[in-house]
Amino acid sequence: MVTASSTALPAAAVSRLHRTVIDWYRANARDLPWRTADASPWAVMVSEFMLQQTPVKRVLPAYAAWLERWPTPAALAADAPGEAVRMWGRLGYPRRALRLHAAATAITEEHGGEVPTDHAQLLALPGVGEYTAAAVASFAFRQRHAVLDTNVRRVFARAVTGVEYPAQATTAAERRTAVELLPAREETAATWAVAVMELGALVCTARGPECGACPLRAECAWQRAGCPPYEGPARRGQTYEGTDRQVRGKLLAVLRDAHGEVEQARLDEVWHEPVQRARALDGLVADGLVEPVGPGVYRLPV
DNA sequence: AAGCCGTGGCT
DNA sequence: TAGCCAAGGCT
Repeated sequence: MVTASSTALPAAAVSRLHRTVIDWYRANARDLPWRTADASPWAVMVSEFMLQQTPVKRVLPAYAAWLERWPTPAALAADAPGEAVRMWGRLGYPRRALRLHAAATAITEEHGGEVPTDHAQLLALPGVGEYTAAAVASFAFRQRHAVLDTNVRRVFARAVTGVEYPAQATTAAERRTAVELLPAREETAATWAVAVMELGALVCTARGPECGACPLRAECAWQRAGCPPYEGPARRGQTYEGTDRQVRGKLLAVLRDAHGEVEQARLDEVWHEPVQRARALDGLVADGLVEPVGPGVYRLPV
């Protein structure tokens, strides 16, 4: 049985778990471009930024186009942040484009143009949080880190804790579990990290998990408990229609497509309600996504 | 620390 | 169909 307590879990059982998941991964992993041997650390970092809350399928073409245009951090840093926002297209959460540009600038100016290998230095980069720092260190540099994303958290919630979904925010107990289950060898730990994530993405999915195809079926605590449905507090649905986010999206779409300065009147067309429209535009300016050029004239940041 | 920040595919 | 959800980060 998979358990959260390291003392209760024999080392042999943990090793068997590692082997099971890694063997499954070797047989079932998707062929993704950021996983190939020639994917640079920068390429891995670009993929991780794009994959923050955006599905793989939509990232694939954007990733290829981005790296063709900016194959190195220095290449991106030499271009205007607005170009990064434009290239980001409709991936969503465009502040990520700005942060990726800022990270490229920091890498160029403070790390000699090379993505830092040190976890703490990665974490210090704009847009790099707990997950992304561990992911880049693990995937690009084959280091030993607990990589806790939504997929891994769900796999652990089920297989280890026996509940359908993890809590809303990552807990200390989850981090403990992740660290305890980490293989000792760096190389094995790096493969384990991507393998558990892939299991969560392909089999142990949020809805309609394919437990019949799961290599952990026999040892899964959730399975053993009879797959009890989620009982926690209702997870807040993300409403979108009519929100500032929607208005921001419409405004930015106009600016992206304009390739230059845009008159206020063209922005006014995207939303009928003037107060919300102004608030959204102010927010974009405050975030650095939009630059006021003169009275009633705007553009993407230069 | 709860809420904000885009967009579109999938069931 | 309309929610639900997606390799999070920041404040």
